[in-house]
Amino acid sequence: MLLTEKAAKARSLLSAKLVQAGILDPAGADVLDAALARDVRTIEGGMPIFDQGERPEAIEVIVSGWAIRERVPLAGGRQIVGILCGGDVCDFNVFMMRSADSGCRVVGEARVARIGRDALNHLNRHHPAVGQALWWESMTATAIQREWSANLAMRRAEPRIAALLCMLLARMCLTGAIRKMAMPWPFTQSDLANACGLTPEHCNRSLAALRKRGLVEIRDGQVTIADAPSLASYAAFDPAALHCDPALLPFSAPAERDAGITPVMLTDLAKTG
Amino acid sequence: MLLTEKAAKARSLLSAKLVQAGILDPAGADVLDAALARDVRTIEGGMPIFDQGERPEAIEVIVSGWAIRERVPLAGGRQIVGILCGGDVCDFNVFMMRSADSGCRVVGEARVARIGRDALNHLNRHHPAVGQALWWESMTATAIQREWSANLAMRRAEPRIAALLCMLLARMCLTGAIRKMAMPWPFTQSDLANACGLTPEHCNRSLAALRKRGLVEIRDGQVTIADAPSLASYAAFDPAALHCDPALLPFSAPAERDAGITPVMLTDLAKTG
DNA sequence: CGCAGGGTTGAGGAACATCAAGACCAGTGG
DNA sequence: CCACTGGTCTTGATGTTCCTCAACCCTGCG
Repeated sequence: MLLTEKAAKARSLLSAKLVQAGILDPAGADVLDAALARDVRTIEGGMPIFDQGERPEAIEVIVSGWAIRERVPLAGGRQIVGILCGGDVCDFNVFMMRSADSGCRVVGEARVARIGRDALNHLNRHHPAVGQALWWESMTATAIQREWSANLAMRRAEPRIAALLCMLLARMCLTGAIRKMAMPWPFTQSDLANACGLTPEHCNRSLAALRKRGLVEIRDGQVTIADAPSLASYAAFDPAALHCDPALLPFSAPAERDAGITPVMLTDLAKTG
Repeated sequence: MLLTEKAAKARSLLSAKLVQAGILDPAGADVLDAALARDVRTIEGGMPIFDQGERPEAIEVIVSGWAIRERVPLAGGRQIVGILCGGDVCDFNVFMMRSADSGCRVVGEARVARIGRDALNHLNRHHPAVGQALWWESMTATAIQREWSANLAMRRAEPRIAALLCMLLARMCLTGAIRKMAMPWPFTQSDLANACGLTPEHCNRSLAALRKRGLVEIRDGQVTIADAPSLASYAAFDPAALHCDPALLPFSAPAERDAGITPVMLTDLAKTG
């Protein structure tokens, strides 16, 4: 029900997402999957997929598992600027032979497929639809990054964390990687805090508060969201950046449609008017 | 001195930037400029270039002036997620016939060039180098967006504002639009506050503090930066996201190179370790 | 057993938001 | 000319959010 028929075949998460979005037809998806299957390696947690400043010779795609995108600031430390899940493309800089402005690092464990530049050129020439689809994916990634920025700028700690989780849940739903309202969660609270621009302590307290509200439960390497519509409503989360049919996402409240009940908690949580 | 010879010709800011970056050769720049010159309109302050949700039929390029990129959150109001200056491309979604996840709105006054889809296709077919260059521009925009996110997540109010100004100054330098350390500044303090995720009042106080430090002065529609290296050092600003020769930017301190003086104020301003 | 890494909790202070009010200025209509 | 507006900038007082520092617990592991 969260996944339409045409994307239900056994496909890579990336091509499933692109088919789902109506960008790629099944034939193109098969071509992409063949290219993705050629060179897959397993990378353990903490290992970089590529480092900031590297000049990638291939495009890297997360087949399964998780990774973070991070920048190393001049002042030291690191800053997480994105989270990558199965079906995400790590970097599009290959196409320009450009060095990476940020690095990608596996969290937990991940399988990563690599498509070399030659294969990419071949793909672009003989299957332009696949190249187009990667364009689309690139622009979706940019839109998600803008959403990430907006989240940091306009929400306070609790709804900020909630919105980040909503976005991840939504992205996972689009690939069809999950069917119930639970995600694997290999990240530490420090990772989440860094991503949200919070201290680990405050992130911990905010998570406790979210748990007390009955919205989010993180335990045993899984985040479970009992009531996704409530969480989305609490965070005032808008999946528009994903450019997908809202019906594919688990955020539309059935009660809202059936009985005309208006969602609560939408206001008074914004950081600025 | 801030602009190399080959980019010094009378060109659009966009092509000047691309030539400067070594992505486009003069011949390609001429082709791009011809396309840009065909349909230029002047848009007054407050008017949208396109709205969130629109399905653009053309690519819009800022010829001169300023604009903001904004999202309308479900909770109401608006959230600025980017600032566009001369030489920036507003949206790449045309290529995919995709609706815009965020709107663009002119601030002050701007001249905006439009390249329709047909002209773009023609350009891509007959001058692939220009298409490549637009790819590059798209990826630079994404890198800048990641920097924007990192800025919001890791810096506190004062260095956050400082870093935002550094980034804008750097981008303007790359187009050759400015030669002294001053920028036109059509934005209100409320705009800046919104962009930085601050309240207008706190932004005002932080700006006063930056002025007291002798780093930034905003007056009469201009922001003047007396000592760009000091500002960059104070904000721990790293122009790496721009992928350009640091020598093109005004941030390298001469004193640092000549006398080996180490920059101060780099530490103790980070938000999180 | 000791140890390290993550999670949790508490106390105190700094950073930031909120509310309120006033100054200044351009425009505008009397 | 004036008063009157609306917008922006500015300043002050007060409260909340969040950071900082400092523990402590728990678990897995050598």
